[in-house]
Amino acid sequence: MIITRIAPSPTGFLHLGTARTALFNFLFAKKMAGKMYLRIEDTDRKRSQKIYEKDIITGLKWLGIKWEGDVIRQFERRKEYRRYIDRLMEYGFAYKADGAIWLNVEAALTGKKLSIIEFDDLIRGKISFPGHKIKDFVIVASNGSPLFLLTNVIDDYLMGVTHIIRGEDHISNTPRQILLFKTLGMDLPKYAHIPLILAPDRSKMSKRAGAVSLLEYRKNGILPETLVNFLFLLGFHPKNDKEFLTLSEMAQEFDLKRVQKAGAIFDETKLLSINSWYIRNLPKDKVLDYLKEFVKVKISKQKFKKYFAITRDRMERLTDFQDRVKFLEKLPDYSSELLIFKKSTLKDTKYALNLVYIRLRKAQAGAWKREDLIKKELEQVVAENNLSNGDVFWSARVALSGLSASPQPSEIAWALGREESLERIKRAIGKIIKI
RNA sequence: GGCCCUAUCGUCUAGCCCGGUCUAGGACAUCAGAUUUUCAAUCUGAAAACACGGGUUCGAAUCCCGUUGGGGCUACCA
Repeated sequence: MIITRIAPSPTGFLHLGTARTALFNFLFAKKMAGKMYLRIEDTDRKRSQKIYEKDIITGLKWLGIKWEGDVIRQFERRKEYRRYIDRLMEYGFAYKADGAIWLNVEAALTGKKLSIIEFDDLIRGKISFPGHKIKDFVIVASNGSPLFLLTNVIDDYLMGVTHIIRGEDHISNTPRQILLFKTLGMDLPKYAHIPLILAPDRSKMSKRAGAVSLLEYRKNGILPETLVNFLFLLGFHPKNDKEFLTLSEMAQEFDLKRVQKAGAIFDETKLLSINSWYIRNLPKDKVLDYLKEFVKVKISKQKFKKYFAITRDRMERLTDFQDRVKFLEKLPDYSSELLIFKKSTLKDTKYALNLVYIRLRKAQAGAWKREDLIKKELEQVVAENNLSNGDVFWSARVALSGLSASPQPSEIAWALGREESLERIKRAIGKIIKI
């Protein structure tokens, strides 16, 4: 049975790197019909905080990354570590100095043929370190806390972890951990070190000042489907060039051998393009559900749906909705000149607007229920009066929206309804006769 | 500095392991055009890369060595 784990320390918010490591562990376990555990590495009592732990758990859940069983916390397991520490001391593999407990590397190395410590990384192949470069290191701090290098190894053993998939920044920890495994007489897990996510300046993303919680992306109108898909593509490439995948499809495609070796720069533009794709292509009800959180103004359910229908193609983030929809709730001020299409004239515009008004006022109630029927009405105005599309559609659009860029006039009219639409056109006519 | 990892378009990457089919493919971004109303969406097209130098070979993006660049670690953090 394949067992993986994700082992974040609650000393900061969940960031992209941890999220991607979690994703890869999750996908690998899923693909291999194995399990993934979540282990909170909170041995550093000073820096560990509950709010970070909560942030990490909420973030992973939001992404749809699921782990086996309960959350495991290292602080609750501190008695386990004691046994192994005692054993190391007893056999002379560890010693006390300056109040801390150190691993005696020379003693640990003896008889283990470790002049070169080598392991076969599932992503990078053979990696080797000269054994003599390893210096004694602290395994228990002077305040009594067992440290990462040690607890990480003990827990991976105790939990039966078979595959350690973690960030590249841990490569240099690996020889010391292998030494620990061997000294404690434990079997070695397999390692796979994934590349780091880099900021646009090529530095380690999580290191960057102001690295915020992954949940900030949720707050900023990014869908979880987007983020997971984006993270997946950062350092991995499915065989068939497929760009948009569900979690199950990702697991299906996942293969450690295809994971990239070099660091990847985080590109927000790509994130946004994926996001707008998901806004447009996910089932409507699902997007509507996500969108609910972002609607601050009080509008009826019916209006909400209509507004969504005509702005959906124009959103990059869910947070765009409010702005895109403002003009529907309240007609913005606009200059009368805006009503005149660049290839049209004052006279034609006046004429067109009047005709549009008359036509729409006479339109049957049924026509207002369908956007395409309203569009037909407008097209009739063009056809029957020797006007251009620009004369009619531009002026109607501006009359209805007050904007130079907006959805189509028929869409706006449909979303606005008969009363408000006619009112707005009437107002436009009032404006234009004053020119 | 030491140790380790790494190197294809601006960015994410395919191809590399098993050299020829690569005049190097896709996506995002950019630019142009179409959709004869704006914006978006959509469609079409363009520009854009094998870091460099040596080998090996009939032949190298693909194998080897070196150089250079980038990154990580170098804590009684994880």
